[in-house]
Amino acid sequence: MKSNKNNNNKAKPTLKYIAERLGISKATVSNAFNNPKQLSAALREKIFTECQAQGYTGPSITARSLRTGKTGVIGVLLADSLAYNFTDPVASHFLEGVASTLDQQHINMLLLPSRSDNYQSTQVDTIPDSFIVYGKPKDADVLQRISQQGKPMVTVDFDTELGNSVSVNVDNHGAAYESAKHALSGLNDKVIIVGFRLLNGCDQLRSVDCEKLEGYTESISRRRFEGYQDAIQEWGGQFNSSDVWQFPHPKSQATQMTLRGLLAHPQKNHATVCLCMSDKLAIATLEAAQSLGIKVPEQLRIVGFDNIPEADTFNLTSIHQPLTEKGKIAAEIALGLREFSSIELPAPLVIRGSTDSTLPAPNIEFTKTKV
Amino acid sequence: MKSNKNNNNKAKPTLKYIAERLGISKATVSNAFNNPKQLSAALREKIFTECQAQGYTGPSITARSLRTGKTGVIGVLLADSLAYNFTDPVASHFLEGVASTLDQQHINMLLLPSRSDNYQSTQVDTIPDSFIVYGKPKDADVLQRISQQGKPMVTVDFDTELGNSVSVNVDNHGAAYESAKHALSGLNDKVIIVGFRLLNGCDQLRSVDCEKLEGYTESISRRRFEGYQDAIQEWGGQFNSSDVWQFPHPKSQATQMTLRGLLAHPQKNHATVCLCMSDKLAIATLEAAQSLGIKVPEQLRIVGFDNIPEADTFNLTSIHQPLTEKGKIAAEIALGLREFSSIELPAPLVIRGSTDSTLPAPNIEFTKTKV
DNA sequence: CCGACATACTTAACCGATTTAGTTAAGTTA
DNA sequence: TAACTTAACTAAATCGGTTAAGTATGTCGG
Repeated sequence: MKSNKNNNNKAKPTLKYIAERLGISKATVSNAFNNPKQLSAALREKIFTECQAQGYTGPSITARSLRTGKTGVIGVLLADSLAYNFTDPVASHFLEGVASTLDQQHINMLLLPSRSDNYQSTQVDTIPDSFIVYGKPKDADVLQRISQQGKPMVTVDFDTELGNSVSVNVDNHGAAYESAKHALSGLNDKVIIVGFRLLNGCDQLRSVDCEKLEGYTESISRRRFEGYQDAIQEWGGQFNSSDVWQFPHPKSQATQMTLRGLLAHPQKNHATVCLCMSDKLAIATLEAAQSLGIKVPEQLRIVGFDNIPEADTFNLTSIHQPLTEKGKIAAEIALGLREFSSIELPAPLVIRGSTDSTLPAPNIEFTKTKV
Repeated sequence: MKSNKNNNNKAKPTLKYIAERLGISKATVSNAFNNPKQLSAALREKIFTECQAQGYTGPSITARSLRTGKTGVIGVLLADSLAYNFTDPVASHFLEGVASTLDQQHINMLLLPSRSDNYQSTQVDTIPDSFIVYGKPKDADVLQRISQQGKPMVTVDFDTELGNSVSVNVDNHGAAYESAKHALSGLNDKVIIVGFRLLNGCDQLRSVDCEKLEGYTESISRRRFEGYQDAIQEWGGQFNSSDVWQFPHPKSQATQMTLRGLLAHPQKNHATVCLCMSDKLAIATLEAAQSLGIKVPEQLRIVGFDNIPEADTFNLTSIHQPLTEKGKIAAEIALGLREFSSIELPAPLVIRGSTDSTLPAPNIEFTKTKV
């Protein structure tokens, strides 16, 4: 039972073996698989029949890769763990888009979650023919290494100066600006900003001094923040630098309690605006508001970002990101199916009840009756 | 911007190139990476320095694979989607065990979720050197195809007659028997069985006629069921064939309502036993019981299976499966680090408050105060 | 001083395909 | 019929490594 060799003593069939059995050249067998037009239909049929009979399942992937210099694999570099990317709706819709394009092209996807890699395992990132980098990696070296390989790289949601790379973005700045302008219009009270990962290398629940922009990450959060900021400046209302917060986990108890603390203020019946950098955060904010009995949108307007399905369910004003399309486009660029140049997708504002009292009111059904 | 060729005109360095620059043979450079003992430390150092200088990151994976016939990749065939395996605690603990062994050995993991593959994409399953098959695939052909490649295969939670494969199991039958025996002791009333995937090719919420065993899947569910059945027969109490149910989704509303319906009976103050094939189902059952005001364990004894962390949290009697260890062992066998023979791990019963009133009572904190 | 034996490298065959530059036979055109 | 085209297939170089077998050099006990 210990043997892990082939049971039958017959060696694993190769293209050469098939060719010999049929008394033809290797090239023709190869063409049967890759260039059907190069040989007669009859012979091709005969070759396939023989392959079937000999249990030959097609050209060896490694041998082909060595010869062609292509592996048929695309690397998708993730900014977080695998688990996160499968759980988070924003990430998973993006990946779904990527996957759909790859499926069509019979390209395989190698998921590379970010972690501290040593020299050895670094080798896996030499496999792909091209890369999609979804979100700016904390470890900047990894981009450097990939770039050195000279393979095409498509960065999503951020830009880099590295060679041979282009980016796919939505207009984070403009969209944030529009959403803030909309939410602030007609009011003159306080606004708070609820974000994530604003600071470089510090992913803790805390308020962020918005004056020190240089400490901010060069990422979507930064761009969204600046969009909000521009709108706030035009508006001219009350806003102080301590009213920007970052939350590492939108669903944690700490986040919820902090949000309640921040919202306790509008009890004084002042209208207030909360600009959230993701729908998940917006939902948490809505939950906090409801638990305090604050009426949305009358006493508090909330806008989200991403327009995930729950934004519609809960009647939340948000910015629509074409997530699946973003994934498709990124894959198409990486595969050379589309021009290799950066692209910025539109991200329209979707107005719902959380900012407009003429629309159905936002509501989270509390799961008291949870079954 | 359209070029996706290497920016610098210098070709990508190869092992041969490094050797030539240093005026030594390819074999020596190769040995520097793979057989350090074959050359002097000084030369090895010199080689690495040159590699660094030329931007050579090590031997090409494809070329090495072609020559050695090994890819350094292990295939993990999943019975469900990727998302499921990352979410479900049982599956993710198992995978964690697999991953930890692979990390140590610098082996990469290729996750192969089950889906209907056509001839083209089938090719990816020719990459791995060996396979771990976690749970019986619905599509039996895939096992056939892998087996034909003559590569070692380790099946987990089920057995197969196919060549060159061994299995890793826990004693599902024995463990189920023990848990049932324990739960039934001293009682003489009704017992129900709450399971999953009992029927072949029919994964719907329904009661299952336990007399037609031939329609059952040849899997853990079947073995657990037979263990329960043996204990029930020895016990001799009331049990009729309509009291076996299968639930596709432990957390769905339909599951919860059905469970409530099944439990409505003990309102008559008869003690009853519920044998659940997973902790998730046991938790759902406990939830149903609490919502009906049924006292556990006084009026209803519940046993689970798997001993996931929540079983401890909620004081649920369960069967401990060494999940992470199972993963490690499966990987060790597949990699040849351990004897290539089938193994059955112990799965001891862990008695807690859901069957023993002298222990802390089981309780699910309702998330009314959910924040 | 000789053979035995490491030590440190080198040679060359080989892994299983792809692909460029042909060759051959049959068909077409003027 | 000579000259040219096309269809159908072949020969051989090549991709970038690994490894068994072999060679040269030095070391050392007797």
